[in-house]
Amino acid sequence: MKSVVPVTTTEIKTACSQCNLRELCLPFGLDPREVDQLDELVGARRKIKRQQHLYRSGDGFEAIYAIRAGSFKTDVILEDGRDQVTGFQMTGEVLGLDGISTEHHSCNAIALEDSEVCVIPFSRLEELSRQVESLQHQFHKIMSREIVRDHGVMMLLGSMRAEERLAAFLLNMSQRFTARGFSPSEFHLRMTRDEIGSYLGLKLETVSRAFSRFQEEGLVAVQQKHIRILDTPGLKRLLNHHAA
Amino acid sequence: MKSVVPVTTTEIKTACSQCNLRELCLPFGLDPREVDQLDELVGARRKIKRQQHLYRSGDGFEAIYAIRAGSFKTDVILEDGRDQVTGFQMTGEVLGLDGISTEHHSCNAIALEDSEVCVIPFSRLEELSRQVESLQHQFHKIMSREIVRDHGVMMLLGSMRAEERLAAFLLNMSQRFTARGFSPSEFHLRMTRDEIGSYLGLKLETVSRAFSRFQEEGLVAVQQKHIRILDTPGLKRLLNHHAA
DNA sequence: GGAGCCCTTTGATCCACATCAATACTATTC
DNA sequence: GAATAGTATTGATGTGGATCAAAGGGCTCC
Repeated sequence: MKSVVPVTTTEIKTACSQCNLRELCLPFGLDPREVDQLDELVGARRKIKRQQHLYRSGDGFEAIYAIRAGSFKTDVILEDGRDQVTGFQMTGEVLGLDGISTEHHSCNAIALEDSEVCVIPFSRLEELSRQVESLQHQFHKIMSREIVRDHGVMMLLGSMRAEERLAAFLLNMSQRFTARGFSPSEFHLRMTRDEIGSYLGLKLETVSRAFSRFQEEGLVAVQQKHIRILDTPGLKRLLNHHAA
Repeated sequence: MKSVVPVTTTEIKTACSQCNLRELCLPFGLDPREVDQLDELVGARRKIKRQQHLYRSGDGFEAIYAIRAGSFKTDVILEDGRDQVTGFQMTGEVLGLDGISTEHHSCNAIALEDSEVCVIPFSRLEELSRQVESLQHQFHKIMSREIVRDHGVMMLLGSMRAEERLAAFLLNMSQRFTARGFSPSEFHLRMTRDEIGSYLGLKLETVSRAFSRFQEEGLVAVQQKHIRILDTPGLKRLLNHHAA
């Protein structure tokens, strides 16, 4: 749509108040005036190219990041080189919360595709959330949600077999795509089999075999990174009826 | 000890300002006047007998809990009965953060021994932390620390072998006992082999065998739940030099 | 302080996933 | 549009920890 309105319009268009992710993100539950206050705080945006780091383990912590476009993975690396993907993040989700505790980041955040984040200086966020109760509460909910999510991953890693883990992963992805207005049953994974494996505590070959098995059983149609879920109840059954 | 002093004295003795756990807990970093404000907020204390629940998954969320005495485990239970211990908590640590996100708890908290917690009504904590910057910041650090800890557990569950997991667990316990003024090398575990196994994603037999192996190799002296660490560097070596 | 029960240890066997290996597919890059 | 590197699939074999089993030890609770 061509427009003769001044440049400021473009800026407003990328502000929280105009962002279509605001129900998933930090502005959730804020009234319009409060969202405007948040807008002032969210200054810079930062573009991150595929495979580049948003931050690295050990980096000083000054800001958290809301994903505006694209997606990321976070991972932890041990001295001996072993690494573990701790999460995949999509638009509207917040990155960097790990840095609050020590003033330094404790994991790496890497873009899975060309992405863009909103930089939210943390001390200013704390300042504003002392004034805006709804912002404070939403921020606490976001942190708590991360803790609950992590517990789910622990359950997955500690008690589930390979196919259950992959089923849980696919259902989780489906649910998150749905929340963003995409198809629940058809989507494109941005991460490799190796990265999925690292997240699920499996080797990439095991992930690949599980995908093949799901395909044989008519649960999903897999074409590389393109996934079509054919039998959601079937996947859910895999999770609940533990056939051990 | 019989006493003729008024009841209030006893109450003050158990207040944050008088609590020897205050450097580990919520009052950390607060000046004396601010700690007094926190004292007013922390009203009730609650005694929990061994094996009893502090809260259950599904319970409504109204408060977080600081452990004054004793210890707890938290676990998540799946519909099919499988469960996973997500953490062990000691004095000065905070329980219940999982409840913020949905207003309902998403895990169970169970006392490993007769214990006592300080009940911190959450809405009042949010209110006070809007006024007291240092309290706000300390609370955020505590939540962030939980997230970082969870990432460590994911690394453990996803990438380590049985003996590495147990070594990491023992070193972590040692460090936490040390922070509480106890011996770094000699302590009493409050949880069973089964609970350790659940936390580490292992069966109790595997935990038992790993303990026996550590004993044979002179790394620790194990007598049921009483542990004496004989070779801390040896345990650390087990972690870093991944002999796969 | 004794009975009963839960917890722990240890051994034998099994199996799910890792590892090793080769091939095929896809996407980039020039 | 051919060359190349990264990614994915599939097969054969190995192994760490699970499972099954049995006995011993130490708490807890009357």
